Amino acid sequence: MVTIKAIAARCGCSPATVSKALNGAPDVGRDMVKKIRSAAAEMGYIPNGAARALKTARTYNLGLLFQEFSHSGLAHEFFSLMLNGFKSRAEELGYDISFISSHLEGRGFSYVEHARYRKFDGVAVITVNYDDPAVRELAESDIPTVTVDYEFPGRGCVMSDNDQGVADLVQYVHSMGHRRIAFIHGEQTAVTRTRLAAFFRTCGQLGVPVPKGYVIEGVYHDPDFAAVATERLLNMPEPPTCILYPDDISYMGGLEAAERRGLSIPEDVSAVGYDGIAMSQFLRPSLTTMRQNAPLMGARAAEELSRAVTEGRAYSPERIVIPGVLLAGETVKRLK
Amino acid sequence: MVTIKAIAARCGCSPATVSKALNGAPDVGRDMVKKIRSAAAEMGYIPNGAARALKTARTYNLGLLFQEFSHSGLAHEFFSLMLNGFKSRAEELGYDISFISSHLEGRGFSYVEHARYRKFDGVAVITVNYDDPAVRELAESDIPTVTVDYEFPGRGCVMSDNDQGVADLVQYVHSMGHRRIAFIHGEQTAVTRTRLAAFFRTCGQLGVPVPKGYVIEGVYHDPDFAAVATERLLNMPEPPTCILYPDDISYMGGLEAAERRGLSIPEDVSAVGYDGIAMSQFLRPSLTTMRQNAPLMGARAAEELSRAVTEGRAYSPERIVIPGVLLAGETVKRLK
DNA sequence: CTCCGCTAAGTAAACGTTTTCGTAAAATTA
DNA sequence: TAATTTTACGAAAACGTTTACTTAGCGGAG
Repeated sequence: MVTIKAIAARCGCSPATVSKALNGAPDVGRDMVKKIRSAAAEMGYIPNGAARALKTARTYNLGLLFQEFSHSGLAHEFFSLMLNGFKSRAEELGYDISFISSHLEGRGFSYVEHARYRKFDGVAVITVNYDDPAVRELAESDIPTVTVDYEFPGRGCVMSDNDQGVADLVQYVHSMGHRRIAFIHGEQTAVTRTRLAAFFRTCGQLGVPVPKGYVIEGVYHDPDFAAVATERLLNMPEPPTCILYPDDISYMGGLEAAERRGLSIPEDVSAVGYDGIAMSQFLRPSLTTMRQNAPLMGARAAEELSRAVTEGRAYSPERIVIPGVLLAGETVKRLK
Repeated sequence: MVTIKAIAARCGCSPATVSKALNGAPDVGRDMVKKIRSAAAEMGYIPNGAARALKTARTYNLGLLFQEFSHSGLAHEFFSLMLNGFKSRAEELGYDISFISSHLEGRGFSYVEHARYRKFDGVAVITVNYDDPAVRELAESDIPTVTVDYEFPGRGCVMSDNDQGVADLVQYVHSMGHRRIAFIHGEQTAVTRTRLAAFFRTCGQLGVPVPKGYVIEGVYHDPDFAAVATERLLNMPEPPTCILYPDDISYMGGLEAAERRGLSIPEDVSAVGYDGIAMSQFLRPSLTTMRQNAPLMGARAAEELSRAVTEGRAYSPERIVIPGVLLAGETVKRLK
């Protein structure tokens, strides 16, 4: 392996000078710099990241805690896109990204311990499970941290505008003439709570009543559950004319349930999803849904984290809210 | 930060002994080990990965070259699932994983340079673009490498059984009575070539002629292109009774095109996809397709790479082939 | 002619580990 | 008892950088 020392020998100078030349320090002569730079290039010098990290306590490596979303893991398009956005932007900013796990080298490590072991410059937490003590411990440590869709006091975060998203959806459905609107929502998480609140508030503002049984607690990304819940809604004496699903995948279960009982969407019952995954627009009828701007969320998270890292003590955390966009498909019928 | 030296001071022994005790070296006394271990735990000692890496030239860090698949990036379910499988298994085996990019700390780095800088123990290459010289350079370097869906001489690899996959699909379609089978395939890649060969071979074996124009070179994951290609096929004087699409997403474009001209699937024309993404089974009609076992592919890649890393010179590369499973949906009509 | 300040370089310590080699004491053997 | 092996530990170098501090040389100011 070619080291700084080898270059020094070749150039007849000291390792210190080589280091300085390579890092653009001001106190080394013009021609010496040139000589060293070209020698380094010729010899195929590649700095040793470990040595650098050891000495400088900077790694240019960002940790990413990417926790499984129930069963679907990384496969959920929303998370994949976010990861992609984060990765691209972080790389542009000069950082590597590594996943944080809880086992390393055999030993069982907590997330924070892992992050310290690797000396990550900062950490991004992208998960739904903010109640996990291990996650909290990480987010509340002294390591620069950015979270997505959850806010920790004094830390930066990127939020999808779930509040506005649900409000827009409800308003749209209302504007199409619907007055009996049901809401199947996902497990209790911060996101879910925000959406629920927005649902009730908007219905209230519009004067739309929310009958008992119209709001059902479900589970994200589970078409089977959505099917069951849909059954329940359609069996009511006064069934809803439109059902809001927790996400686009769940909608598929609802669709199935409706068709099983001979109803079709949107003629007999309307429906809307959430997320706006690519597939939603290829369906027939195409799905009315709220597209979350996942790539942008990831990118902004990377930027905020980079800021947290470089600004150090001077860093003042920001709460970044990313709006979604309503994709008006064909699953909501206009009622006269 | 609590170091080995601090523990040594506390335990009245030398740093060497602490290191040995913590790493389970045989030459340190029972009680000394106990004393050191508990001191380390109490003081919240966390080893310094950089120092370790510097000294031992092992990082327990695996590089992952995950190149964008055309526009869809990580968002493609097949790749996401594979990544997920790789990540999980690699973590179980005690490795961290980091993405390899081509810019780091500002400087423009090639993939190999990047891998060397980070001193990855090994590298997994998951991409489609094996013609990229930078990718080849990495795969042909002296760093332990495993590739997916492409084989480099003398290196381990994990292949999806595209040959058998296409053969199964064609045989199935044939068994349903189809004799006019068209094939829209993706861009020229190793995978595509394998699939093409399997298509021609199987048709030959079954005595199914492949008329001029029945095989169309297209593009992966582009429903619009698939729609155009479908038009072209359906406009032929003797149109196919069944169309094979390069993937499930492309199928959606074909479906659209068929419906636009008043044809329905499978009544008027049959279709099959490839990949078996989750959504394919929620569609109505549900899609007949070949499910690739992406999670397993990822996991096996991790295992093979781990083997390459730990066995060193003794490592003998394996070519691992993962079969897919045919999902017989409703998009292929039985012809009498 | 002396002193000062500047530039361009070098010296050496330090970052936190691991590991080779050495050695003193204890245990074993003859 | 003397010789030998075993056991438990320590000293110190090394991994490849960075960086604070020195220093040699040189030009210019007083």
